[in-house]
Amino acid sequence: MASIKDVAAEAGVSVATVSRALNGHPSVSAAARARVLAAVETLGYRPNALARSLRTDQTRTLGLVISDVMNPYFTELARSVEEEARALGYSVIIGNADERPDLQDHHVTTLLDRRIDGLLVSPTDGGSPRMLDAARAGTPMVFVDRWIPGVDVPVVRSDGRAAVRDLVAHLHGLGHRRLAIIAGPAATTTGRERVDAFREALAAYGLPLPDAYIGQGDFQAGSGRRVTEGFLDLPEPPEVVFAADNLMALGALDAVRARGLRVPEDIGLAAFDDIPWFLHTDPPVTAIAQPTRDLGRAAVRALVERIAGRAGESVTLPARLVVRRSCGEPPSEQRPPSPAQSPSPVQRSTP
Amino acid sequence: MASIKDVAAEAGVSVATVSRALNGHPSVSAAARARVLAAVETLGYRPNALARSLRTDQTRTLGLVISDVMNPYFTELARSVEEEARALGYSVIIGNADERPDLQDHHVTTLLDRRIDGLLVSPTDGGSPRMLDAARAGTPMVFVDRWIPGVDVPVVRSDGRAAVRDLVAHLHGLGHRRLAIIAGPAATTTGRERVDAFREALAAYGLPLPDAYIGQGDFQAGSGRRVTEGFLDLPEPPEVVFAADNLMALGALDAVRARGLRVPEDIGLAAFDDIPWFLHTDPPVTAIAQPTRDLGRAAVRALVERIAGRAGESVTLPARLVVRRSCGEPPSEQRPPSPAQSPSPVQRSTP
DNA sequence: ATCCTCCGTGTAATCGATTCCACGAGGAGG
DNA sequence: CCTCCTCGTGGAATCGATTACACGGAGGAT
Repeated sequence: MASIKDVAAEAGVSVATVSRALNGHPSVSAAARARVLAAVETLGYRPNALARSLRTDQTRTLGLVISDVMNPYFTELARSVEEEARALGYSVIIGNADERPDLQDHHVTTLLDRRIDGLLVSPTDGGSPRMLDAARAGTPMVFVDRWIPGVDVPVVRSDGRAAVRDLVAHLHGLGHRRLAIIAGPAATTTGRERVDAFREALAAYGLPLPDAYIGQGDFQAGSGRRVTEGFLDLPEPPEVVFAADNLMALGALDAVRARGLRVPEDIGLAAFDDIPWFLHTDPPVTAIAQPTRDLGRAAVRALVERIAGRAGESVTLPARLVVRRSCGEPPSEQRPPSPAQSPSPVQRSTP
Repeated sequence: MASIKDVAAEAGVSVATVSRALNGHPSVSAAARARVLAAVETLGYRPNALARSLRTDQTRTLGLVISDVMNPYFTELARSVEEEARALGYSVIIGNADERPDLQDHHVTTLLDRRIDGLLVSPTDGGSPRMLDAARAGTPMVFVDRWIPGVDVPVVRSDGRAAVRDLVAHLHGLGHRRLAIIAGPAATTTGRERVDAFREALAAYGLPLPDAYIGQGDFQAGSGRRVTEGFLDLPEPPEVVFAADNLMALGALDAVRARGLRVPEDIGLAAFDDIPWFLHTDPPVTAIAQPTRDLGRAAVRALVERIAGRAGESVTLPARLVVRRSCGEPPSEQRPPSPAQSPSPVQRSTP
């Protein structure tokens, strides 16, 4: 592969001139520039990004470590991150942690070894030591979706509290009283938060959330299935199951079907994270939608700010309830009643 | 960030000794090695991958350019590629072409600029010039899923011919005669092949494939919707629509619903590429499943062979039909009848 | 005792870029 | 005509690793 020396030789100038010509430096004569460009063309020269990065100490690359690529929510997030980064002149290297702390650590390490300019993380657990070291050492970093408390890193996420309140109002309005949740891992912020929000919303209606109605999942389909089976085995099974992510909702749907039961007649189902497929399941699933595209964009912008040495602010965007048929009763045009304050806008979707 | 010089100073040895100690070179005394390791520990030293790659001329990184991340098929492919690569000591950088030739070219270029050791591509179109140049110039390269004819690069893909025959047999057995297809872009091999296989299979039953029953799609949901609307507007609409990928099937489902029609009573639906969600749609979708994990693995192995300077062989794995309810009649235990030769094994899945 | 071999180590070249500094030519100003 | 700037350019240092080569000392063979 042709190097800058070859180009210099071909153009009859020094490597310094080639470099200057290619980087738009002003003090290069038009003649020299033209000869360089011609040489580049005939040799098919492309600058070696490794050498350039080594010298300039910047890679114009962002690392993104997500919890699970197979989860459509994260796929969409990754896509929007890459889009925004590209618009800003950055590349993105994606690491898939598969909800495994060891893999998360592996990817953080390789990304850091590559000297990426900044790191976007959706932490799987309390945080890999490598990651915390990097954060302390001043590596530009931003948390997306999930975060680690007590670490001084901007967080870009969406707040589901209002949407969860809307969901509970919707369920209560349909006459449901026994509501259960499939929780995410307690090690993740989203895992804890969604349970808390659910519990609070229930409390506003004077509804309890007994321990038996809190199933411990891990954000994967398999756990959704197992937890739901447990719910169905209860002497008094819940009327509605709320899954804290879309994969567990899928598992729940599996479990319900395997028993020959129907949604929503026999048991209702709702999910956190809305995905295109939920429109086409049987029945369409009521879900809480995050503004995923906006989250990705905001995260990249915050990170690039940090890279530029500026603050890079945390961003919290609201999630919203999308009512479909999986909790009973086809959606009507009236809004669900609310306990005290008026609910945030609810989008209704017709399948 | 600490460099090898700092480690050398801290350990009281030369950089050469540090390098040797860290790379397991035999001729380093135990004492020196211990001092180096201690220095590495106290400084939190990590080798700079850029510098190492620049010197050794290998990045231990593979590039993967896929046509569309939001397509679960490609997501799963990416996941298995990364897994196998990691097992073999390689990292993977994913580029998402979004079915756009310009984006494909962009990613190929950035990956090549980074001096990746090898490139895995699922070409969006006839092939970006940069990619063809690289192939000719000897960059180790392997095509996955789709390929470009006439380029001397191994191809790892799955053959859907037998499965498409099984599908047509299944449909014929159900009494369907008017069968339509939503084709992929003619620029892609998979786009053409699936139509050809479908036409051949129909011919075996003496069924025609009129032009009106061939809708031109682009592997995205939107096109599936548009094409299906066209089919439904026909004076004599097809009895079954076969979508050449899962996203277009989703669009088809949309279009059918929007008309207030039901699947499979009013119109049947089948798809190429099976994905977990197809089990949970209304109704579950009959699909042709590719051995995605195996494809990813085989592709990485072939590429690594090429990188090692060996041949790296092409691999073709069979796809198989998974019968569900979207074409009518709940699956029974008997196999669909076949025209001439016996069909390949058909998996039946109970929702 | 002498010579040779081998082992552990250090010095320095190298990979491909960027960039500081010096230098020569040419034009402007005195 | 001399001096001083400016402009375009080249030489060489530099980034952080790997590795060829040289070298000194220990130990074995003769």
